[in-house]
Amino acid sequence: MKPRTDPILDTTPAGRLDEGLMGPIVGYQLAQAAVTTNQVFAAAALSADVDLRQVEFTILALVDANPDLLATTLARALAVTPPNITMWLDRLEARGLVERVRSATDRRAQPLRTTPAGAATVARLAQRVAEAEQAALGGLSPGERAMLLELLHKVAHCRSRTARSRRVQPAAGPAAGTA
Amino acid sequence: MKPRTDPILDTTPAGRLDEGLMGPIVGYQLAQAAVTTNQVFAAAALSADVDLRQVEFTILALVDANPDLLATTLARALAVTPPNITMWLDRLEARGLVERVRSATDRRAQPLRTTPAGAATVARLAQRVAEAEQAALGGLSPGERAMLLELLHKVAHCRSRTARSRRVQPAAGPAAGTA
DNA sequence: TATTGTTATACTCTATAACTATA
DNA sequence: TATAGTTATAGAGTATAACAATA
Repeated sequence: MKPRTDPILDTTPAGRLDEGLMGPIVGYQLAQAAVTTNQVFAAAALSADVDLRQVEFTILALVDANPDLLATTLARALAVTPPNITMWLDRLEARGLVERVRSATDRRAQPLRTTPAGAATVARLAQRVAEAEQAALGGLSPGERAMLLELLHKVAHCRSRTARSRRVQPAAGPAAGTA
Repeated sequence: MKPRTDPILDTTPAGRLDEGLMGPIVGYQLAQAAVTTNQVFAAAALSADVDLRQVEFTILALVDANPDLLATTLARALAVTPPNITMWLDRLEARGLVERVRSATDRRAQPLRTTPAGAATVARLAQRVAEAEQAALGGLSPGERAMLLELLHKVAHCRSRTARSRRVQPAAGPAAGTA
C-alpha cells in the first residue's frame, strides 16, 4: 500500500497518520466522521442548555415524529435492546419529556407520546444541532451535505433485519466501532 | 415537517418510521449507517475467525501502517483516552499482535510495531471486511462508495483539535449515540 | 405460543484522577 | 514544567436471562 498524494484523503484527522488498510473501510470512516459530529452534538446541547444524550435526543425526536410509537419498534429502529429502551424511556418519562399511554386495543402495548415540554425540547435542540453542524461542516457544500445524507441513508437501509446493535469504534470506528 | 414522498429517504431502516427532525442531522444518519457497518464487521470477523473488536482492528491497522507510532498519537487519532489506549494495547500485546519497543532517543516513549502475526491478522481481516462491505453495500455503486468515503473524510477533518471522544448513538446515532 | 414490556444482573467500556519516569 | 505512559477506580452503558401480562 503505497502513500497517495493528497494528504487530506489518506490521513487520519489527528496526527497525520497513514490510514493504511482502513482507508477503504466504510465502518472506519464512519467512526472517524462520528468523532466530529459527536463533538458538534455535545457543544450544541451545551449551548442550548439541554441535558440529553444523543440516544435520548433521537428517541425523543422519533417519538415526536411518530405518535403512539411502540417501544419495540423504537428498539428495532435504533438497534437497542428492549431492556435498554425501557431504561431510556424511564429516564425521559421521569423528566416529563415523554409519556407512556395505555392502548385500548392491546393492553400489553404502551404507545409513546412526547409531552409539550418534550416536543419543545427536541425542536429547540434539533434546531441548534442543525445549525452547529452546518457551521462545523463548513468544508462541505450544501450539495455535498445532501449527497452525504442520501448515501448514509442508503447504507443504513442495507442493514439486515436481524439487527443487533454493536458499538461503533471510537473514531476508528471507535471500535469505529457505532453509530 | 410534512411527510415526503420517497419512503427510502425519510424513513428509518427498521420499522418504517418517520425520521422527523432527525432527517437532516448528519450525526444521526451516521449512527444509523454505522448499524449496518457494525453488523458487517461482526459477521466478517466471525467468518474470518478473528476475535477482534473494531477498535482493536483499527489500532492494529494503524500501527501496521505507521511503524513506531506512539500511543499518544494513536489516542488522539482515535479520540480515545490514554488510559484506554493502554488497555487496548495491553490486550493486543498479550495476544502477541503488537509490540512495545523502547525508543533509544526518548526513554519515555514506546514506539509501537505489529508482530508478523499481527500484520497477518489485520491483512486477512481487512480483506474480509472490505469484501463483506462490498457485498452488503450492494445498493451503492463503486462511484457512490468512493464519494461516500471522500465525504466522510471531509467530515472527519472538520473535527476540532481538542477532540474528546463520545460514543456514537446506537443507530440513532445510538445515542444515536450517538454516532 | 408469540408478543409487549419489564426486572435483575453481570459485564464491558469509558473517563477521571493521580502517579512514575523521563525530558 | 511539560510530556509519555501507566495504575486505580468509579461510573456509564450494554447485553443476557428470566419473568409478567396480554394476545
